[in-house]
Amino acid sequence: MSSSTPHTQRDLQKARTRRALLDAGLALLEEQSLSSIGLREITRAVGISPAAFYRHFRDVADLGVTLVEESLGSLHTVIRAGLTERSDDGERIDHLVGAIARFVREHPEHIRFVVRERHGGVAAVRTAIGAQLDRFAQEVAEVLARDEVSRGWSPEDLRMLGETYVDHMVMTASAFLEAAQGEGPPEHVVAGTARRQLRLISLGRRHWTSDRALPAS
Amino acid sequence: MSSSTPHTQRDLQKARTRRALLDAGLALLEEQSLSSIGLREITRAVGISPAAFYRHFRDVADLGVTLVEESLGSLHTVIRAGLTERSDDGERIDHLVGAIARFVREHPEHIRFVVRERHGGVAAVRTAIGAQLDRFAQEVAEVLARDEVSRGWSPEDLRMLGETYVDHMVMTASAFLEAAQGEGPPEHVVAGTARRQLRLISLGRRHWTSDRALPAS
DNA sequence: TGTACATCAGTGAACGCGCGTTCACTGATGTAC
DNA sequence: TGTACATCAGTGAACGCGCGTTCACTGATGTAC
Repeated sequence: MSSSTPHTQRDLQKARTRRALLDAGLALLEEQSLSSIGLREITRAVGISPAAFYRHFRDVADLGVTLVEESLGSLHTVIRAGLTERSDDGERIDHLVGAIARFVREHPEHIRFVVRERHGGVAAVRTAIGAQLDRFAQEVAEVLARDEVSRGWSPEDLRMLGETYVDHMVMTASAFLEAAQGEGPPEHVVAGTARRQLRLISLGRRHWTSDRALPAS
Repeated sequence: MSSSTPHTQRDLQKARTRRALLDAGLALLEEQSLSSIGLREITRAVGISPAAFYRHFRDVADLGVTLVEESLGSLHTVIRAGLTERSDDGERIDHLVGAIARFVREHPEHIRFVVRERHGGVAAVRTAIGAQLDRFAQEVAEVLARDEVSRGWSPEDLRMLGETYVDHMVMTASAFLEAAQGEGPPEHVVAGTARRQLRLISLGRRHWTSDRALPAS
């Protein structure tokens, strides 16, 4: 009853505290990884007693899994938007790279979290992220399958293409994030590389032939 | 004097303990991330007192930076070997994917470490890994520049291509590792996807034109 | 070869500290009548 | 509307524990003569 839509003041207050815990956790992840964040560290940031944490989550890993849904949910929106985009190849690439850059500027903590914990030390979180990115790849593959260029592509080929796009998006987002904190190449270089890579993929896609082993020539 | 080649029994014993600490650290990283590994945890695994740790490393992050050099050093060997490979495109791809699979089978801990800490919670380690992968990308770019297909490519285009190959290699190695521990798709599927992706890149490369904005057609 | 002194990797005890978890509790909010 | 009871998010004290770091030390190994 208290989980979905809060109807009483009590439920509302509980939801607020829960939000504060999630936000504090996400904020702490900017400078360390999930497995090294302490429960007391989170409650201290929120301003409640350590014991109160257990009213909301079983442990820190549990909070982490919730953060996965939130972070990738927001990324999902960008993907959907990017997929429905209708224009010629060059423009589509520019728009996509721009959308990623904007997303990173607006939700840096979400990208940081996903990239850091995708291969991190907490198994439950790793699994949750992997499952979501898989779903994204499948979704992208399904949309790309509708293009004329995809005529004759095998399901495996399409699946590969979807994965390639999703992986590229995550990598690019990560590079933009590093640029924003001055750790890697500057934003315009990251954008340039991302556009070149998308062009490379696009060209490969256009000249694809589904038969794996071509007759000896 | 004691750091490079040990000449006395004392130096030899010290080198052995140091090795044991590095190995123990790497082994512990299989199930957690660097920032959550304890100094006492490592010395316990080796069988020495916690205080002895300080005879070899300043702290756990320092040990981590040393592990970066070792892990990526061993990967560097594979890259060099893959680059000098001379044969037609299809065979080259098969050989490269096979080499990555073999490397992961032989050094799973190295790949685990690099992938997990590449975006992990310890800044010094992150920086060290990033710098090494950058060097790899540059090296790959330089070798690829010598191919006939690369005629007319701008330095930025070549650099992008090098990065793409290195990133793909790390991603593929990571996927093989997950396959080995039954976390993701099985090995033959990972290999299939990796080959398809390399073919996609290869096709894109063959049809590349350096001019970014083509005249309106 | 033998002796006297120097080096230094590893010891073990001690320290102060913050951790995760438990528990009985409080008091504001919600509900039934 | 008013009253009596139930609920339950958050409290604060307590616990046992393992942590990183320091220190004076030991005793095997190395060096100088």
